[in-house]
Amino acid sequence: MEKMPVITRFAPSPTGYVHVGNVRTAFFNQLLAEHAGGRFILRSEDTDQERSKAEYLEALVEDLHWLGLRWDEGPDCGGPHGPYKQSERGELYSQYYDRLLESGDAYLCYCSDRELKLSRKVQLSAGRPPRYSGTCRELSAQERAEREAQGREPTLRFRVSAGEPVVFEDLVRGSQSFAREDIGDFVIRRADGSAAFFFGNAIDDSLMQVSHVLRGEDHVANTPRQILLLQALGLRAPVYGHFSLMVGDDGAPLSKRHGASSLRELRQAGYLPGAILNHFLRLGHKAANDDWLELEQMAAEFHTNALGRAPARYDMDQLGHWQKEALMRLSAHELASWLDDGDRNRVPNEQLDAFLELVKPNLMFPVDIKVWVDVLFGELPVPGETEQQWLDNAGAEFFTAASEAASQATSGETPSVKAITDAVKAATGAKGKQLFMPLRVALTGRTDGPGLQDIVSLMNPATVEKRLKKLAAGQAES
RNA sequence: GCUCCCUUCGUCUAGUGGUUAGGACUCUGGCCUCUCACGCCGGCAACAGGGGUUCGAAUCCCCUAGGGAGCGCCA
Repeated sequence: MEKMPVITRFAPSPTGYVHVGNVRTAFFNQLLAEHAGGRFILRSEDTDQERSKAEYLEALVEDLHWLGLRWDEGPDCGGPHGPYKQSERGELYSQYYDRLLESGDAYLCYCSDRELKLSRKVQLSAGRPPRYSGTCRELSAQERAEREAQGREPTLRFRVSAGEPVVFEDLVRGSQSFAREDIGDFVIRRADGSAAFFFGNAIDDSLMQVSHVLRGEDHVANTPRQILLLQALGLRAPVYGHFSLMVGDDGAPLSKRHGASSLRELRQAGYLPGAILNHFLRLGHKAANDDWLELEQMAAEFHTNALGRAPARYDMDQLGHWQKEALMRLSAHELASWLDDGDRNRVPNEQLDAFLELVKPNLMFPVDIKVWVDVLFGELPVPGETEQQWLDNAGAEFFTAASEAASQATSGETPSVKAITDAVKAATGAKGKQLFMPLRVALTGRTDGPGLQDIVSLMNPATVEKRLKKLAAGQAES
């Protein structure tokens, strides 16, 4: 057997913002291609005219690019097997419909939606698996004409005749076998003329020379249909692999109530691409270790036999861990992009890098940085109850000593925290936490944060003095 | 209802007949320290249950329970 190049694809329907489960599918397919030095294709399955929207495809391309995914062929960048939107591939499909119709592998089906639903219901309540009953399977020319006369719009249905089970080797689940009786005839062209999933998806994979289809296990049962279809047409079928789905933290299928379920939401919440990628690599895929990996390293160690068959829970705590890892790897320049224009202007240029390095360990998301800009370069936040307690307990005498010590620094010089604490200690006898905490609260309005001296060093000396003076004796307390 | 798949700490997972069942996240104790975070060192915590097979089973077989998927003119 000649060695085929590895070509993978991601084939979403642009009916909304791309879901995290699909993002993982896209990611795995890119890794598989990259691992083998192959190609990765993006194909838009927008045959559902009602729900598919061009803006969602644009959003998907943008979000996936933001994540760091790249494809060699796609609706946004073209390629040798286009078009890459199924809505534009109708003409390509028609010859295949004709062939199937001629060979008898497909037939026109005039059953209405209502009739089919009813049939399913009847079979289900009789304890039988719902299958197409075969009403239109052997229609004579006259019977067809009668139905046409009634104005019925036919679908094209693929015929699954009795015979040997359909077997295939699944990349992650091993050998699979499906009895033909369990498959049932399925629709390949809708009444409105558009391609049904089974058809467009399978045909395009073959026409685009896709070699490996990695998808969620919800597609396992579709695979024998697609193989049968491609066989009937004499087209080459790709190798299929089905990994387990992601589930929510409660083990139930992922839905909106599990928090951020679209990539866009994750992005808007401030999660970093590397965090998401590192997390996803380990969801349903065993990684060699728990270390941070760059995209190239992930591709190097990605293997289909490392994919799991048990559902993996999507756990935000774990994502949070990778977010911290990603954050610590951010350069000062990258971190600066977390500041909006207003905040950026409040931080003096020469202090910027030092400021970012200082607050970095206390951050998780972009919104977290704003409060530190306020503390160091803006207005003091209003103290909360516990903060006020520290101030009250310390008393005016404490701050009188503190502000005097601070003002003794020559104008424009950074006040020394040690000089201030020494003075306060001498005046009030306070020590340890009782000494530092009131000072911290007075200067930052908070009980947490980076080292006091580091904070003071970045602040305007006048601000330091002002904040202390405000609490000193003789200053009217509201 | 029928078919298929799955089940190791709370979570992600290592493990393919002989391990003190390992790592990571969470939680937690300590160190560092003015505080929080970071960092470092520890701790709690699992083979779903029951039967076999075997000298020996998380690993192999069967049953039960629980979970997931499919059975669309949705993809």
